[in-house]
Amino acid sequence: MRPVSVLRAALLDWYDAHGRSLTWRAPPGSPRPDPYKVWLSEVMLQQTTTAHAAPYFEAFTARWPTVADLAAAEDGDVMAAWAGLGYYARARNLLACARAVANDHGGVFPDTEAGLLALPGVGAYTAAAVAAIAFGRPANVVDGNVERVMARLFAVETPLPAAKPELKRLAATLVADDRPGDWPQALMDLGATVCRPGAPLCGACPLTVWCAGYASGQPGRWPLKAKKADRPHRTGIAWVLRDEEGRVALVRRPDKGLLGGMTGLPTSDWSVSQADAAPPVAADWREAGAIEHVFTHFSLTLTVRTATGAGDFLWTDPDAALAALPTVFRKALERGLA
DNA sequence: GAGTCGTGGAG
DNA sequence: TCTCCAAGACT
Repeated sequence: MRPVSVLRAALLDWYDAHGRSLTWRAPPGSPRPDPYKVWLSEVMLQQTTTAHAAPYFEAFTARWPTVADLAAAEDGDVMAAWAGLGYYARARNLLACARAVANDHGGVFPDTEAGLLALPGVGAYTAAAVAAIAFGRPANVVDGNVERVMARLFAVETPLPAAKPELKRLAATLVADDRPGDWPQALMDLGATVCRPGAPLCGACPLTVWCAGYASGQPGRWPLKAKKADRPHRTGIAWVLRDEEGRVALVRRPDKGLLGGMTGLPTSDWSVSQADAAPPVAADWREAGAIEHVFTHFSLTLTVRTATGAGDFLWTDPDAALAALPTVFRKALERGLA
């Protein structure tokens, strides 16, 4: 028996005993999982924790049980249902992908990695994951977990992100034909729960006999990482305008860019220095404090001003607005309503 | 290749 | 409080 097959068997045995039961996984012993649900869960899980994505997955599959249902949905309904999950380009691409499957593929997902890769919002990771998990095709599924496991297993001295190609090549050496759907999930589960960021739990790991990082005595040293740039700070103003019936004035943001395609509050530009920008309509504006929010590449202080008035807006009841807004605007609206 | 693109939990 | 970063994709 060759070492790679022994390593694989050790990890798959561990997975059978300790793998996480996640709601979107097909129950053990059941036939192949629904490609629609596999794809939906993988998109939701991009850069997102399982705990955060899980309720969204349940809501989406209850409301849109098939890819045809999702393809037929209204854009605004899908964007509102995604509100709070972040990376809103995923929601736009999700709809585009569902409609491509419905219109160009007869309602059936492509069953090859290359076919999947051509779909909107489906990159190298997601194409490989769906091909393996939904269609049983051996694929090199590499996410942040797998990169970390490879970096430790092989003591890779190149820092991320430059190490990505090398880590992917190393992961490819472990791909084989048996249990193709379970293999990536076993690797990712190990990375999430045992070979985790920070201090790994090597006492619970089935791979220590192969692991160069473990042998070094300092497995937490990997993966090496390049220093990140500092996060700049920006400021702006958010206006909470309400009509005589108490409804809130919202605007639809442009499709591209930050929070693209989502509804939002009217705001000033978010500049480096606080600008005393002109409000969307003339009114008796009053200060209502400020909120802080942190995005991936900048942090933001948003001053909130409130008034009563009228104008050409999307007038929305406060409860509906809070449910449909991305978090930064939900915070600002809550401040304005308080 | 480097920047853009959210959010919230963990340490 | 602050840093990290999660089943990444796109330009």
